[in-house]
Amino acid sequence: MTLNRISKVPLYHQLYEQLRGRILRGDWGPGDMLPTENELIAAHDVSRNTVRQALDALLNEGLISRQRGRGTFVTRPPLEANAGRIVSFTEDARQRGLIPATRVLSSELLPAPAAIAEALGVAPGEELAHLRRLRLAGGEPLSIEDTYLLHRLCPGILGQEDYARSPLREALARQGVYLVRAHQKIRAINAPPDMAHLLAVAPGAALLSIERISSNEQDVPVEYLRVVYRGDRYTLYNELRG
Amino acid sequence: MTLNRISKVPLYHQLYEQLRGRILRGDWGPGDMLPTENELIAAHDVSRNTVRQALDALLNEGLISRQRGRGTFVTRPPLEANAGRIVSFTEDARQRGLIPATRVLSSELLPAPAAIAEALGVAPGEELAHLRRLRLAGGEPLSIEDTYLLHRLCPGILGQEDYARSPLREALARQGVYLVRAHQKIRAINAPPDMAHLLAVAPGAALLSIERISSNEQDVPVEYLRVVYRGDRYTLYNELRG
DNA sequence: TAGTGGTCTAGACCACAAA
DNA sequence: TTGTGGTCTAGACCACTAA
Repeated sequence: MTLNRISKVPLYHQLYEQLRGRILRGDWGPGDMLPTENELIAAHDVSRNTVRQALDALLNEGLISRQRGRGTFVTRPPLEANAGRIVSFTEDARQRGLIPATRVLSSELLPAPAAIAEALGVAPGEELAHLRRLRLAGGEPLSIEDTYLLHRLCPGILGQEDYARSPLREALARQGVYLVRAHQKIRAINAPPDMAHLLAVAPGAALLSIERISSNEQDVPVEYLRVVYRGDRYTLYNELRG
Repeated sequence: MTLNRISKVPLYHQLYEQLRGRILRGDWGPGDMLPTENELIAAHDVSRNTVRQALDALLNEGLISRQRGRGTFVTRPPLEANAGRIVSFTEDARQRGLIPATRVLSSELLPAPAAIAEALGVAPGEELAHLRRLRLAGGEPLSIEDTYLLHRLCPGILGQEDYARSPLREALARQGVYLVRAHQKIRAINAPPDMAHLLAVAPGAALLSIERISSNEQDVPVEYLRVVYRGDRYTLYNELRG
């Protein structure tokens, strides 16, 4: 309940996690008022800046809203924790209450095609690691994922793991590659015959197509991802601000 | 160039706007280093907290990245200003370089259908203002928008304007209704015949469907919006963090 | 009027990167 | 070693809400 002042984890982050936990567990329901800033200062013996830094993070995540003169309140729908975050397929599926599974369709090194090279901002022909996976949820096909990684930043990534079982993300982290920012394009397309076959839908069925470029902490694009989801089985959630 | 200390606009916000402007104008290009915090403190004669508050906003927007020990840098692609923001159709189309146009298909008051009532968190039968519009860009149909508003929060909204010409958003603002937060669900669907006809595509063509619920400053859901876009003419942009 | 969050100051020590 | 951003403190005054 109290903060650990010896830990390397910043105080404001510990406080953020405690408050976040209590909101998500439902200790405070939607519309409830949180302790005032002064109460939090007294309860945890920290400065107001530290308290506000923790609250800023919650505000940013959409979990609370602040109203001058009134107080700080839990927002109406306790929002999906993953909105606006990069989430792995496995994590995503579990949050949706589905049992995830993966089939690796292919795995190879190849020189970057022009379009992908441009998206990643590298020279055409630069060596990429390519992984193609079919994702299933509850035993039924859900999506096809094509991942292209800058191979010089994660050498030997393909041989290291069975990516049907262990997340690619973790293997990258072990090589010191953390994907912290991404931008993506979302489209609706009609399924071409080959994809339709893999996804077990009729040719022409609507698919949600996402192209994502992810960058590491130094802001260098590392991964190009193309996913197509069955339109009848997948919905994307998203938050906006005015 | 200097900050206005008499203005009601907070110093950190003035500083944020100045820096943002210089980034978007290209004074600093992608990868360039911004002035250090100490330089900004000296240049504008403000405290470090104020500088950091301005930089936090830019970080939040994805325009800069900070690296301890190195400095603060403009991120690679100066990202779309609208990503993650609620943008009006008109604004959106203009940013994409298209000439927007609108045709009002219908405009009425009606009791809330069960599904929409639930989405808005009101009793079924509560009076809603419904506006159905066809949006065109460059003369070609692009999307169909169905807007449902809680009528008691914006009485008489339908009679006030010609919503083929003036933005609904502005009319709402004049009634003191500001939509500051929203969440949406994004799907891919096959066009049913009626929509296909309005959008001038073949029945079954892939459409991007968005359902959005927007809330005011008090976190009360005010608007339910359903838009379907032609898949071949519309791409959604989106930013994520790790 | 009392209490809330919004803004701002002027310090401090730290971890990390680069020279 | 120097300079960067990361964290933290202890104050202050303000605008707004609600009683």
